[in-house]
Amino acid sequence: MREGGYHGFSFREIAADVGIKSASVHHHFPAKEDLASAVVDDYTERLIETLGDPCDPRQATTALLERYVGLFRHALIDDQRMCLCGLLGSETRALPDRVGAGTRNFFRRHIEWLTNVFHADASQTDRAAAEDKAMRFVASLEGALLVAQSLGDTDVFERIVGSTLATLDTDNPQPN
Amino acid sequence: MREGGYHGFSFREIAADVGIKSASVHHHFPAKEDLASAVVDDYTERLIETLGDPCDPRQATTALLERYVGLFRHALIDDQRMCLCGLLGSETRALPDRVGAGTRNFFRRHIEWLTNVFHADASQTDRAAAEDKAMRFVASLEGALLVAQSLGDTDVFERIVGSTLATLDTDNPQPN
DNA sequence: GTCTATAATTTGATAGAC
DNA sequence: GTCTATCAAATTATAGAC
Repeated sequence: MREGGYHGFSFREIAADVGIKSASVHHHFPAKEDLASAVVDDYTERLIETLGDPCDPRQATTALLERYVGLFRHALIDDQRMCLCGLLGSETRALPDRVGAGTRNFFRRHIEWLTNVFHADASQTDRAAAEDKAMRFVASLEGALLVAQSLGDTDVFERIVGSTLATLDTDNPQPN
Repeated sequence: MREGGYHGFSFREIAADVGIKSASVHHHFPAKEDLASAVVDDYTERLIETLGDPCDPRQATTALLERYVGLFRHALIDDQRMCLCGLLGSETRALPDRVGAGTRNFFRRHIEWLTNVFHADASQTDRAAAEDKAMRFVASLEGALLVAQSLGDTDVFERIVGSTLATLDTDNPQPN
């Protein structure tokens, strides 16, 4: 799903990877929408859990943002794949309802997490402005991943991320 | 292709839209890769042609960038679809060779155009820095499109674009 | 929970008439 | 350039045995 999107994988493919038959996959996920929806929800929960508390006072803003960038860097370098919801998000109009809803939830959660990070920063008291930054940041990272993957050049990702981080103008409080 | 990606459309679907049979489509494009590759190349040429000369001294930097933003706004608002190469770029690893190459060419051309715009701006003499901005800008727009489409909220696109433009710090020379 | 078997449909693609 | 007809393979999905 992270390579070819919703229409780019099949029950037989998954079954072969797991080492069972496609009918057995259908036992766990009756329809394709069920499977994709479960994968998206699991993906979202895993990532949000990895990110941790966005308001942790022991973490500097830059450290939290670096952790966030690390998610995308990992997708590009280690997985050599797109962000699942980045790909599905671009396919929104061709997605079954629950899969589209799961993807929407992914972005809501990420924007919420980033908004909290920016809002907690000493330099940012306006929550709407923090949300603007959050939207811009997640969009930049999804875009950076997409463009770097298309160009087959991980350095493109680093250049975009570096350039973006330089625009954020956050405070850098030392951890306690 | 702009809704479901490379695996999200069929010869029969296209044939029905055009009002002919799928065998007739195969007469023009023997294989699916041929068709998709031709569409991507045509899409790229059209957009670059619409953008015009990035070094036109009669155009202010902000006017050129607004024209560029207009491409993506049109995709989101009027077409209600993703950028073709934004979607395909995220599917890179599942694409036939020539389609992947066409998508790569799309981003090379766009970065080149934007680099020229930023480099021509009075405030920017370093070409590498202009290229950094160019990569960041195209990534932000692809990401903004993707996230706004997924959230089903065009205002998200405008907020991200506004926030991004505010970080570019270009000169605003008056047209002659 | 996994299997075999299979249904019903769709897919990319070709042959050959007009 | 379009058509009918067709192929071989793949697709999602189900029924029922073990």
